[in-house]
Parts: sequence; structure tokens; C-alpha cells
Amino acid sequence: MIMYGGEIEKAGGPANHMSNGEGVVLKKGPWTAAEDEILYVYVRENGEGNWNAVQKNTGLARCGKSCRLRWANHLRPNLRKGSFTGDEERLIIQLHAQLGNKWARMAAQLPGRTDNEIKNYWNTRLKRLQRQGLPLYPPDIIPNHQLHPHPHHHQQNHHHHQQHQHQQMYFQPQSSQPNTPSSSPLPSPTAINANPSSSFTFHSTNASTAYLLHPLSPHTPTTPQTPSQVSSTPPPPPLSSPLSSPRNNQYPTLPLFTFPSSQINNNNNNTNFTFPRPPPLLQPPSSLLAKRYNNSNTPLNCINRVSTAPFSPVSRDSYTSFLTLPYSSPTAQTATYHNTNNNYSSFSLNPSPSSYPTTTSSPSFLHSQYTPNYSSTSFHNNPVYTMKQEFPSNQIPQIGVFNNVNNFTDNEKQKNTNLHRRSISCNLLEDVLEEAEALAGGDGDRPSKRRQLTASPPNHHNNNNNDNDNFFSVSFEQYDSSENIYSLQDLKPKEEESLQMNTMQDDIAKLLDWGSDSGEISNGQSSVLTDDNLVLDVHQLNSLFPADSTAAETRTNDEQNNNDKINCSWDNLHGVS
DNA sequence: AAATCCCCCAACCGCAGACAT
DNA sequence: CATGTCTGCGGTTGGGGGATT
Repeated sequence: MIMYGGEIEKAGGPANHMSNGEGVVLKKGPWTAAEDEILYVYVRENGEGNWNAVQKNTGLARCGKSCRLRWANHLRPNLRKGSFTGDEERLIIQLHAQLGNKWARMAAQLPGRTDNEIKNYWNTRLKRLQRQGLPLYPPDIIPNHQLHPHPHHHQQNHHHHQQHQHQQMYFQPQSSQPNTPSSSPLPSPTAINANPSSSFTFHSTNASTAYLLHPLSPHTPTTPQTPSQVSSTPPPPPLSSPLSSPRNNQYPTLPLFTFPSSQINNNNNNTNFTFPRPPPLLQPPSSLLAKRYNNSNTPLNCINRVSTAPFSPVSRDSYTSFLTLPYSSPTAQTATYHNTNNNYSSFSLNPSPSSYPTTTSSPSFLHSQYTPNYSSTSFHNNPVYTMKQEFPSNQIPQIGVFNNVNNFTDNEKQKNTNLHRRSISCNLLEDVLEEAEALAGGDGDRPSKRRQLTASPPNHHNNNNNDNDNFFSVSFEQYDSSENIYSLQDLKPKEEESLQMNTMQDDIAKLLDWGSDSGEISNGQSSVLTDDNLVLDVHQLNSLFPADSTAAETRTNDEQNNNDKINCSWDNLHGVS
């Protein structure tokens, strides 16, 4: 096997290397373009997971952890690079106030962002504010630990003595409960939401913030509700079937940050409001996706794994397929909402090429003008690279490149199409399972750490929008801004949904058998836990974060015809790709 | 112009949980 | 049940580069 070590000789001395225990010298330090290409191609072929096998199968002189990190932070599709937007920053602050240094969980709320990015951002911000003597949080955000001090509760990883120390050291101006350096100032997420039916309470010192989070309530009010009303009357449990999907129309999307303060009732300056735990996010039966591979050095191809499962879970083909298949007009898959200015914004429920930021730099091998030679010798000899070996920070694969790399046959495309059809119908079952677990009093509310939030993006690459596809067609075009009501159209009739339920009885039974199982899947995003007690509806986040505006700049005319609106792809949604 | 500071960010490390054997 | 492996998370480090002194 040819070992590719990048620029070992050039880049590093002995300190830049380590052994994998089998005499293979593994490289450390910055990744080169060639290494990226190897990793990218490998993941494309084999899916995520089993990272240690990358080195074994490709000769890439990188440890599994390094490969995983590189993929998650730089190579995976739909990464959103560049500076945080104001909305993102605001959300980060809010999330940090609620979650503390739970970067991965915060990243789950910021489509396309990685935990590392958020962590870096926060640490930088922390440092700056400390230096300037400014408070960490704006006056309208009170950190959760000040509202729900659990001085005796230690976080799960309390061994991290440094955790939150900065905040403890600094952010004390309003705290009546001193935090000792050894105790986490933040309530445990588990403690917050130990009860499946418990609600998450967010406290805000003004109505503005409350309003921002109002849409998080899945119980869309039929009449305008002031934050105080929301606070005083905890929403009742859903009257409809508890077997609900966050993707269905029960929980329409409202923009979180687009409401001008003038429209907000400012009478209540100290608002507490409560919203119930959101419906479970979609995830396949975890046992289907147990990321344990066979003992051979060759990891199971994800597609093969999928094909043997009763349902089609999500795998890497969830993105590769939509990346490689022709993009079709999202006619029935575009959800449009009015904001309060009566402007239209929209996002597409199906991933579209135009949803990819394209003006940020990308690994050169991902660009169409670069035709890599995939022979290992070319990797080794590296004769074709003329670009700087190390990428800049913003590296985003482009759709066109994937098309270049993926020469899927028509049969393969059809296979992917079918897989996604099944994925779509499977997602409802997964929700059913989740809810059933919760109703059964199991610990479905607290999925194991390894159970990752995943669902397949509805792959509308064919133009035959059959019922399965329409299942995810949600249009918010009847939002009445004057009453803050979202009416829904283009929805699948309840009866049809019920029929689907009935026809899936047997499968549900199977699923229930798997309920206690635990596993993990790869979602093509950075790690995302599913036991969020503050999981924002991904639709809401989609409304929050329209695709990188730069994407629109490079769209082709045809694409613009199809997507004359801002698009966010499913793959931008953490855990839903 | 050089030194220093600061910001940004990629990547590493250690640890713990989940799972397989 | 013990042990080993894999993975994910959070904390930390160190280099590059721009701004400032």
C-alpha cells in the first residue's frame, strides 16, 4: 500500500508525526489539498464513519480523529463559511446563555456551522469582552444558570474543570448565587428536560427577545398572543395525534429575527415564556444505522447497508445523491412565508445547487476546472497540483464538482431516487417510533448520546412529485402577517397521513422492537445530539438563515429561474441531512 | 521598518460514552 | 463483566496575518 504522507518531509519534523501503533507514521498539522482529496473521495465512496479505516484503506497518513475532524469542519457539504451574520451571532449568544459551552448543541441550531467555529467565535468574543470589561450577554439575555442555578449539579463531563470558568469568573453582575469554580453555573440539559413533557422556559427581560423565540412554540396560536399570555398559559399538549412530525404542517415556520421591535409589545419588560419540548426531530431507527462495521478493513458501503435495512435510513448517499442528480424545479417543495414587511422569502425543501455558497473558495480539486488523477500514484507524486497546498479556511465543496467526481450511472441515480423515496416514508415512521417511545414512558426522550439526529433530505430530483414527495411539501404562503397566523396549504390530507400510518403498522411494530436499541448514524454534518431540550424547528432556522447571499451571485440563469428565491437546502440543517 | 498585540482559525489533545468482543 | 475500539465533545494550542505601537 502506498502511504501518502503529504509533505511530511517538508512540513514537519518528528514532532509532526505520530505512529498509529502499526508502524505507520501518521502526519499531523495542516491538511494539504491532496490529503483532502483522498479523504473526500473516500468518504464519497464509503460514507462517514469508521474513520480509522481511512488510513488503512487509502494510505492517507492521518489518524481517524483527524480525518473525522477534517471532514466535519471542512469537507462535508453545505458548510457555511465566513463570518457569522448578526442573526447568527445573536442566536449564539442566546444559545450560550441557555446551554453554556455546549458547542455541538449550538452548532445543531446553526445550519452549516461547526461547533469549532462557534467555539472559536465565542472564545474570541469572550476574550474581547473581558478585556473591555463588558458583560458577556446583552441586558435582555439572562443566562440560564442565573435563572436556574443548580449549584450542586455537575455537568456530565465535570472533569473538565475549566469548563465555563471564564463565564464564572466574569459574568456575575446579576447573579445572586455565586458559582464556585468547581461547579457548573449552568443547569444540566438533562435536568432541564428530564421529563419528556417538560417545557423549556426561556426568560427574557424584554418582550423583544420573547417575541423572537415565540415561533419556537409548536403550538401556533390561532390568535395573536402576547409573550405574557404565552407565559401565563403553558401550551396544552397537542390535540391532534401525538404522532407528529416536525416536518408536517403542525409547526409552521416563522422568522425568528425579522420582526421590528415596533411591532412588539413592549409593555412587559420582564417576560418569561414557556414553550413545550419540540416534537422529536426525525431520526431513523438507530439500530439500522449502527455505525459498527464489519471486521474487515473495508467498511461497508452505506448504500449496501441501506439496502438491507427494512427502511431506508440516511446515509451518505443522502447527500451524494442529491448532489449528483439533476436538480429539478422545487415547484411543490418551496415553502414561502411572508415576513411582517410582507416581503417574500422562501426556502426550498429540496437541496438545490444554488443553495450552496459558491463564491467562497473551495478546495481546488472540487472545482470543475481541476481534473484530478485519482490514481494513488498521482496522489503520491502529486504532479498536478499547482495551487497552494494548504487551503484557506473557507472551503466549501461545490455542487458542480460533485457532479464531476460522481459519475453515477442512471441505474445508480434511480437507486438513489428509490432510496430517498423510502427515506421519506420512513421519516414519519421514525417520528412515530420516537413518539411511541415517549408515550410508552420509555426513555425515548433521552436518546442515547450516540443516537444522532438524522433524516434524509427529501430528494426531489425527479419531477414526478408523487405523494411521497408531496408529503414534505409545505407551503406557508397563506401566512397572515396581520394576525401572526400561518395557514397552510399544499398539505397532505390528514386522512392520507392516517392511511399511511395504517399501512405501516407492521413496520412500526418492527421499529418499536428497535426502540431500545442504540446506535448512531452519520448525518453528514458535524456531530449532533438528539436529546436537545432546546431544539429549534429546523424550518424556523431555515427561515432564519437564508442561504449565503453569495450563492445567488453565482447562480446561473436557469437556476435563478427555478429558484428565484433564497434557498436553504436540507443539508444545511444539522441533523436533517 | 520592526516589534508587539490581537484576532482568527485549524487542528490537536484528553476524556468519556457507546459498543463490540 | 472486563477490556479494547471507535467516536464525539470540549478545551487548548499554535501559526498566520492584520493592526497597532
